[in-house]
Amino acid sequence: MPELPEVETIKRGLEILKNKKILHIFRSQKKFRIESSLDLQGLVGAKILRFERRARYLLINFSNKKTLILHLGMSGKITLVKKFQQLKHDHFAIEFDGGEHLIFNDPRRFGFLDLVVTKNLKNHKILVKLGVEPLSDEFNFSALREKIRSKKMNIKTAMMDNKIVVGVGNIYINESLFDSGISPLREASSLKENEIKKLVSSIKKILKKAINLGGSSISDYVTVSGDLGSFQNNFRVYGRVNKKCLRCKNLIKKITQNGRSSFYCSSCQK
DNA sequence: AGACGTACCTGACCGC
DNA sequence: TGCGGTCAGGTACGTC
Repeated sequence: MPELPEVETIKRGLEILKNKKILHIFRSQKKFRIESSLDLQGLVGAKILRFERRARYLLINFSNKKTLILHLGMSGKITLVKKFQQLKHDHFAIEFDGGEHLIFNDPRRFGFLDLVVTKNLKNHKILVKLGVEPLSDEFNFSALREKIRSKKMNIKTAMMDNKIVVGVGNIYINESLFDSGISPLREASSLKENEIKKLVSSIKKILKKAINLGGSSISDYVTVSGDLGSFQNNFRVYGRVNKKCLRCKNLIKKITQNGRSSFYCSSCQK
């Protein structure tokens, strides 16, 4: 799935739909992993006012005072096409005046879909639990130090916890830990001041670079126009098991932590 | 409360 | 060609 840079790229690509009116909505029979009963058809006739992103949730704000909350799960894709021909795993399509169609395709259906009254958005039970945005000023040295002060879990798992910081998924935490020279095996609470500072700046640096490159395309992910992102060409550890470390030539290791693959250099990352 | 494991689902890939 | 096993960008929920 898309991590933060991919969702941000999608959000930016959708801006051309701003102020467009919904003419028609197609919805498949299949349910997403989590889905409340929602009346998508009620959106017909409404205009898109703006797009927002919170963590990896895309928020589409409509003129009828409703907001659609979308999560792409592991394999979700949003594309814009002129003509809609339903393909396998297309779960809904929105037709706008002017002829654009927004298509949501998600083979694994780990995605999430909900439609809420905009003024209640802030209290949504999922959004209300989320931690700070990694690219905001609230994600900083003192905030992170406080969050991990008593964490016994490893630093990698801790940084993927949405209550600590949102949007940092498996690719970008692997890359950020490599960049900061910190082993994914370290107990979170053991990080020194300078290490916490370095980790915060590495995460921000890498996420920004990935956004600039349109995200990372491994297999599923494409931008709304169907293009590939290119940050995958900048991976320094992710997916590079048994290849030479780009810093010291040792071999990159792969281990499993909390059920997810971790890649690291045991010589550069202490 | 915190730390785990597990479930949700399809498809790609690998070894036999 | 086919089959079974493993893995994949995430997150909610159950259990200890």
